[in-house]
Amino acid sequence: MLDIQTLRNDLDAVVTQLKSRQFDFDTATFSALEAERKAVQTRTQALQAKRNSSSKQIGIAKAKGEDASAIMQEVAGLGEQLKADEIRLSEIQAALQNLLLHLPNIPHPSVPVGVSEQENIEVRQVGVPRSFDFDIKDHTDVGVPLGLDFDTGTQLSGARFTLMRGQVAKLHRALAQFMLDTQEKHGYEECYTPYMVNADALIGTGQLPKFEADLFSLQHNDSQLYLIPTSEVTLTNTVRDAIVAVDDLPIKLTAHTPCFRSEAGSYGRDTKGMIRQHQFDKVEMVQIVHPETSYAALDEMVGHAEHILKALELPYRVMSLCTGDMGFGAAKTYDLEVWLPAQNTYREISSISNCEAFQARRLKARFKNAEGKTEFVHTLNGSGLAVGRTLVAVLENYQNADGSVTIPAVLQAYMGGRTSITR
RNA sequence: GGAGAGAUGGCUGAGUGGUCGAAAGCGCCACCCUGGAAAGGUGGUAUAGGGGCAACUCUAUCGAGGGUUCGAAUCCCUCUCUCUCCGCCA
Repeated sequence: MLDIQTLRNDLDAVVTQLKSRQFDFDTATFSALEAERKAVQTRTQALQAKRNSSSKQIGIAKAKGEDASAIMQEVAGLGEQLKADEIRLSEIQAALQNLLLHLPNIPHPSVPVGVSEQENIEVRQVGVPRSFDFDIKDHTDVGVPLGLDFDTGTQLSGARFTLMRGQVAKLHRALAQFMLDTQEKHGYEECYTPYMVNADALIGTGQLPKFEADLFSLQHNDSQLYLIPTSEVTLTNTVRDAIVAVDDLPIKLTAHTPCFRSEAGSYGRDTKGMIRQHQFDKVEMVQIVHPETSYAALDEMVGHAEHILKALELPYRVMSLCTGDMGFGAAKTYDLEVWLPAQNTYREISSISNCEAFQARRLKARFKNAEGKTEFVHTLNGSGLAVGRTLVAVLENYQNADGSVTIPAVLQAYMGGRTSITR
């Protein structure tokens, strides 16, 4: 959520900045609502002040045993006008709030301007893709004989669900364990979080109200819950409605959870294999930081995610996303893209964003600054990494001519000392 | 699932219709005292929003929402959450 003061004081600048990310801000509606809000709010508060002072006088008069009927006559009829104004005011404020909740974040000045992923900028490439002296297979052809069971996944749940068996399932677990252990060493507190959350949590991190179609939801009794699309939701919402002590910052949290996404609107994309699933595991990193340090924290988190790829010796590149390709709540985002030899390209495996105060305003997540004033924290989140896609990358990059897959050295301890998986 | 109790500021906790945004204590901050500290003393110490250049001022908030009333932390209704006991259960 953007700061409404900024919108009031410098609307044109906001419009321009949002345009850079292909967002067209309906300023007429906003300005009309604001004008009416101001008029109605001023009037309402004047009436409330009148009512309060009169009521106080009635109380004083009655305490003294005097007759209060004159004052009571004065406020008679005030109630109806006040009621009407209060109702209208709350309608206006709800409409304004709803409008604000649909506005994306303003990009940081350092973000490249562009309309699509074509304009993302490569920051660096790390590692050299391996050369193969045999015909390489994609991860499905490598993985199916080893335990990737797409057919049974489909039988159980439909398209975009996968069952894993045996050594592949174990490799998947090893990856998640390794990532979680590593991020814990980077200073993140390990968390186990709910996989279902209420609407308030999703409003806090920005998935609702705008992106409900991307979520899986469930009815339980009279309440509605949603499956988390990422543990960014649960980890970041730990500070919802909180005023944290400045000494407690930064708060660094990590969790390994499944993520559930409906993938509405991606029909036909990545239909084969494990790249795009309705359910996938991810190790998430979240930082709650002082505003002055959020960009340093962003760089640090990119390093934490890169650490996993380096340890796994997977070639990757770091991309700075352009204005048109960034997510709703991000002020600046770096993507990590891992090399997939069968696709002969880099594919996203991690996304790390600084949301600045965008989520904090929705969450009411604040801290007391040095002057003792409350101020919004900055929030960051990033994958460290997406486990399923990392499995894909390992299967493809570590495949051997005989159909076996070498286990990356750092994972061997998690695999009971095995060095490869075979049929 | 059944029965009961509760939800007040950073914390503990008083407050059953009227000068209550809320006693008191703890904590925290500043100052005094001290060589320095402790103890003691004095004062300050919620959040959000509106108006104003500002000093300031107004409004809202006692779990949430509705109602009664000139006036609600207090009375009524609905909901949520927490705790205790019983049952069931991974």
